[in-house]
Amino acid sequence: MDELPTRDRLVFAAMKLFGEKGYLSTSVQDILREAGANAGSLYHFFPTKQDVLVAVLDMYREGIEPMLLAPAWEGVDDPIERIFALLASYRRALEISDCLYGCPIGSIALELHEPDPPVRELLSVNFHQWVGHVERCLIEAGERLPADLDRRQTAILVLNVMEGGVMQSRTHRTLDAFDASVAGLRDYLDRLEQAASAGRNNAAGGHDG
Amino acid sequence: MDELPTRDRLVFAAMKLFGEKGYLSTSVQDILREAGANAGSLYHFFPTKQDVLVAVLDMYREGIEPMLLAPAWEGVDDPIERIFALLASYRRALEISDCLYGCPIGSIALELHEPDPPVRELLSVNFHQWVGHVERCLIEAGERLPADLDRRQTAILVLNVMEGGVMQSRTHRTLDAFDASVAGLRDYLDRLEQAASAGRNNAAGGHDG
DNA sequence: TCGGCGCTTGAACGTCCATTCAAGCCATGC
DNA sequence: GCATGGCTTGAATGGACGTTCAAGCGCCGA
Repeated sequence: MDELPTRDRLVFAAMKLFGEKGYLSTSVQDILREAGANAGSLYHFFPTKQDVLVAVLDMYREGIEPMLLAPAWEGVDDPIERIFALLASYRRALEISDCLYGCPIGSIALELHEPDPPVRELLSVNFHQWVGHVERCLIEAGERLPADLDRRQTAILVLNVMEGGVMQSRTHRTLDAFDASVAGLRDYLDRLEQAASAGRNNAAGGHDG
Repeated sequence: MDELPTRDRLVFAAMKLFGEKGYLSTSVQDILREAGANAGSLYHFFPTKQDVLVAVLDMYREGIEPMLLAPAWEGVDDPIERIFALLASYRRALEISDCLYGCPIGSIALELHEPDPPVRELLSVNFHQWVGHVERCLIEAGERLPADLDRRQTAILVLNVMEGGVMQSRTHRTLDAFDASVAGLRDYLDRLEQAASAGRNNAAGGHDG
């Protein structure tokens, strides 16, 4: 029963608590209790509480691929379905936590109104990465989507759907809003696929304006 | 120069500060300083700080029509353009505050992970109202949109676009994400209008499946 | 003129918070 | 066997926080 090193226990404890209660509502004592450590240990590794947050955000950044995308995309090859599989993994988190646990990055982003530069930058990087992965799915969908579709713009919209769905579901304590958000996105992507398909047929028929 | 009554000054001060720095980061002292009042006065009107928040959320609930929608919709009659006019008013708030001030309801909703029932309910009501107004626009758009379109679902998506756009823009400190979100929504609604128009033409031509 | 009352004053209170620190532990290298 | 240095211990510190309260002010009806 080899315990993790103290530093890691602290970061994991903080990650859990920041996600559950938010950054401001989590005290250093909370982290220490959860990690089974003492104040001196924490301050041996981290100058301030904010540096713990930075370490947590760093871990999210590194973990997005192996911890979030890989499990969500297991057995899902279709690039468009991967987007909905990703959204489904957030739905699951909401479901098993009674609509309490959503996206920790989003919570922290809205909780800290004027975050210090290192924190803001890491939040920004995390969003960029997430959007980048969704954008790649949309690019991989190739000509199934309209050729002139701005795929980064659409990826940003997907992040909105997730974050907005989480926000509303947590507030209403029902999954309805999340499901409605995803259904709205599904309708949009369906229509994009139809338009692309129609566009290809027209092109094949030599029709132009 | 008749000052407002103390209770109102307190609520307005709290509204301003909660919007700027969030609920948890705003101290009672901050509110007192901003309102020019003393602790005893605040606690004469409100049992706790949380009751000030309740009063603020109540004021938002009452103010959504006269303070938010009316100015945003001045001179805009088209129901679909009203949706974009509403989004534009949030964009303006982001713009003049250097991407700091977004939607206070959304911030508080994510900041308080387990809000006490009265607070959660008021957040919920505020969201419902907002979605309801957008839904009414979509209903007023009538047959310009597909007959089978779920207009509440679409209204929820519009709220996502706003909240998600605000969240990303505040994090990146650029309006790009907000603009991309709105552009994505515009593309979706354009396609819905096209589909409805095509549907009407088919129906007029007596075409069926 | 006076009493009552809504409201104000601002110091004081206890709690909790992030952070510090002197002391100690223990594995390692000598 | 001993010194070194990374890590731990947990009590202490000072400040900020939400909240309380005894005292006072000033308006108004009697």
